Amino acid sequence: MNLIFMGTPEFAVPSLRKLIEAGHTIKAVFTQPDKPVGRRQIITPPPVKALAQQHNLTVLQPVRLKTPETRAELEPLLAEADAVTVAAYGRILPAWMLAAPRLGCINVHSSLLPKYRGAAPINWAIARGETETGVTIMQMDEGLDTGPMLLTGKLAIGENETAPELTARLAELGAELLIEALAKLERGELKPVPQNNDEATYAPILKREDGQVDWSLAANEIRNRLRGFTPFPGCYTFHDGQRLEIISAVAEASATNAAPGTVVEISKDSFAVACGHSTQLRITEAQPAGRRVMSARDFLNGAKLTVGVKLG
RNA sequence: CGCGGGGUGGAGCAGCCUGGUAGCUCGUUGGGCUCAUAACCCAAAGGUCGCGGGUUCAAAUCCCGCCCCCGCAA
Repeated sequence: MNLIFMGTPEFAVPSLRKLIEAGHTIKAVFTQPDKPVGRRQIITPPPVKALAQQHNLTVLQPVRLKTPETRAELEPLLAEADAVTVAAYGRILPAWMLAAPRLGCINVHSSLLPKYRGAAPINWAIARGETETGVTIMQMDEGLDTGPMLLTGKLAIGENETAPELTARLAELGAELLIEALAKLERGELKPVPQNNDEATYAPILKREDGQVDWSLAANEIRNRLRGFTPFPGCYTFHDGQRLEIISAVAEASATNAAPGTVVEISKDSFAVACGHSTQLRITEAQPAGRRVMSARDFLNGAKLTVGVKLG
């Protein structure tokens, strides 16, 4: 088929790769503009751009989509395509784009819709303690992840799985389902199923503040957030006025009734912090501000932490 | 030049302001105690104090330049 691909981060890469391998013609690849990354603010192209260039595909990085100029320039290109395939592009598409291709715009969304609509479905699924998630291939409409569903694939979330690990698995699954959906769509074998809006939940984009630990939560809830918020925004608290990033930890039951955030136990290789609901979080790896990631053992050697100190 | 913290035996830190014998908590090695131990006791090894220059009788410490690591912000 003649396709246009839109995508930006690592999650979108397998989809584009499999489309190419499947022999589809990619007329153009839309991706977000290169942006400054890291402390040095180095201008970095998105992962999708790198793959597209390796295959000598046309790369477009429009800054704005909703202007009349953009429409005049791009509408003919879109109309030539049988379908536009979208995977984590990071933009809301204007109505004229949705209507331009013969088969419309097909989105790879990394959740079991209508659950976790929005920008960070994988992170929130883990953070909320889900044991199962998946990918939904959907026909895009003007809402935010509200269009009718074409294909669904499920995946169990590992007990210790973190966001980058799950993202990689879902990206592969999504790519496979996308290829399957296109083939079936072309043959008219797919029946779009409308989403039940009453069951919809949202997964808003993650902010820095989402990473601040609320010690009144149960330890397993904090740990779920830690897994889901890796590597950004992470989970941090404060010790002695300094930010302390929690890198790895386990949840356990607690016998103490110390106030949430209180250090209740210190051992050779870890220390435990009181949480809500009679639980405690045992921290095994941490990173003080300005320092490298270190084991709790190393942290304890230098930090002189004592039982009874309050974090947060 | 976006803001800030830091580079000290193998690890994590203190010492720097108020220059003058290298400290703490661990790890390692040897010995001891013990039915036994990752526990406890004793002892030892191991450091160009990031790099270069300057000030000084004397620099980890004060001044100048450079390299590297990290947190925030974006």
